[in-house]
Amino acid sequence: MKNILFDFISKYVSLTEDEKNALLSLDLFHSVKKGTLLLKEGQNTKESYFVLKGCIRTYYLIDGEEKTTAFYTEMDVLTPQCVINKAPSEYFISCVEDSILSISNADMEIEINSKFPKFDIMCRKLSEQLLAKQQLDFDEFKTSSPEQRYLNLLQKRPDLVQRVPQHQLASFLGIKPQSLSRLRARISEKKN
Amino acid sequence: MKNILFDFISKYVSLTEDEKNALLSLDLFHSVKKGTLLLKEGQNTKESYFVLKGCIRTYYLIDGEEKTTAFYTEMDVLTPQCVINKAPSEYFISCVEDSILSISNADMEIEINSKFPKFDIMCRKLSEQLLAKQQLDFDEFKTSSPEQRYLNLLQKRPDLVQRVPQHQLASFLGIKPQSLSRLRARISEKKN
DNA sequence: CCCGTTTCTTAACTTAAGTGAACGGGGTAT
DNA sequence: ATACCCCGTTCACTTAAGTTAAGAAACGGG
Repeated sequence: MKNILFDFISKYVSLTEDEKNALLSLDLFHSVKKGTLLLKEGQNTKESYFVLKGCIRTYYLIDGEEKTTAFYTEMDVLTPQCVINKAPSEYFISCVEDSILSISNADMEIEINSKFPKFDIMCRKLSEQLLAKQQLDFDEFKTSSPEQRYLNLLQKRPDLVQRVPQHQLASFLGIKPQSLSRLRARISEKKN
Repeated sequence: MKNILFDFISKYVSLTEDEKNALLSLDLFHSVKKGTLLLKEGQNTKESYFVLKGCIRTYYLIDGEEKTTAFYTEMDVLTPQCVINKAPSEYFISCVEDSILSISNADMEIEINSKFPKFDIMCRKLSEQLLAKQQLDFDEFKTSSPEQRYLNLLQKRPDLVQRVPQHQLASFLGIKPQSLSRLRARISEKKN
């Protein structure tokens, strides 16, 4: 499990054994059961999540309806916006599958960053890269129809379509479950 | 003009006179005429843009159609994704109004950052904050209809609706110009 | 000032998504 | 085994966005 974490980090900086041990001493790894709520609307966590195995999602509760806005799977990092702006969270974070997460909190990070400046560099690279990726995702969403978005998802994250409930996928695509169902039927019509 | 820049920076770090002078010596300020293309699809710039006055936009050219994905106005920063991932740009950057921009390039930034670590701190805070903002914008877009998105825009950036051509606004909202026109008519119907 | 272009609006028609309701399969609890 | 609930699908109907076309208004250059 820890190798997944180190593999991920090595994409950004290289670590000495000392630094690796410092990380391991932090007791980061946690098993989380499917359905667990990691964060509720209105709460104010300091925790960030790195998915080693499994899947978690963020969703808003609007007019009694869950609106899923993101899925995080293996090698994805989720820093809730409430950690950054210190306001109460506007969304929920829930565990889609039984998962293993690396959970770090802001105080720990400050401590580690001051001991090992390397992590600071990694954080900066990471947030720059996430920003760029996020922007591309947003642009793609804006410039395509629900059907195109679904087809794109099939290309880019085919696993998601399999492992995630359809109604969560639907709101992730910005539509209702019935529309997703219809849209899928339409597509398989075309193929024949 | 330079006060706008310093006001902006002071939101993140405080500068000494030395640091301010170092910045000013870089010859950052440029006037740009409406319609100028700052970056074309396929090009590979190293420049970042800070809008002191005016408005610039990013757009994709898809099937011969312009799809506007973002507007940047006073106090906004635009670092093209091609600066970060070093691949050719997938979009255009164009000047919506006669504008005054602070244009910096990546090499300059590296030099300045090494002399004044303070700027490095600012960059990190900035990209973290942009990431959080971008995420909220994306979530809002996903969870609302075109009409809601237009009404939200009226609340949050009323100036944009005035100063930007309707067909650019439409694609920014993810719809066609005709639909925006109709949607506006629908709204003003409701009011009466 | 005029002409051509671009931009915005309106309209009629097509297509797709939203809505409300019903059905059936799979799982769970009693 | 039965009753229940959750989920995905389907259907009929409503509503809104896409498409095509046309005309009016605003803009810019010569």
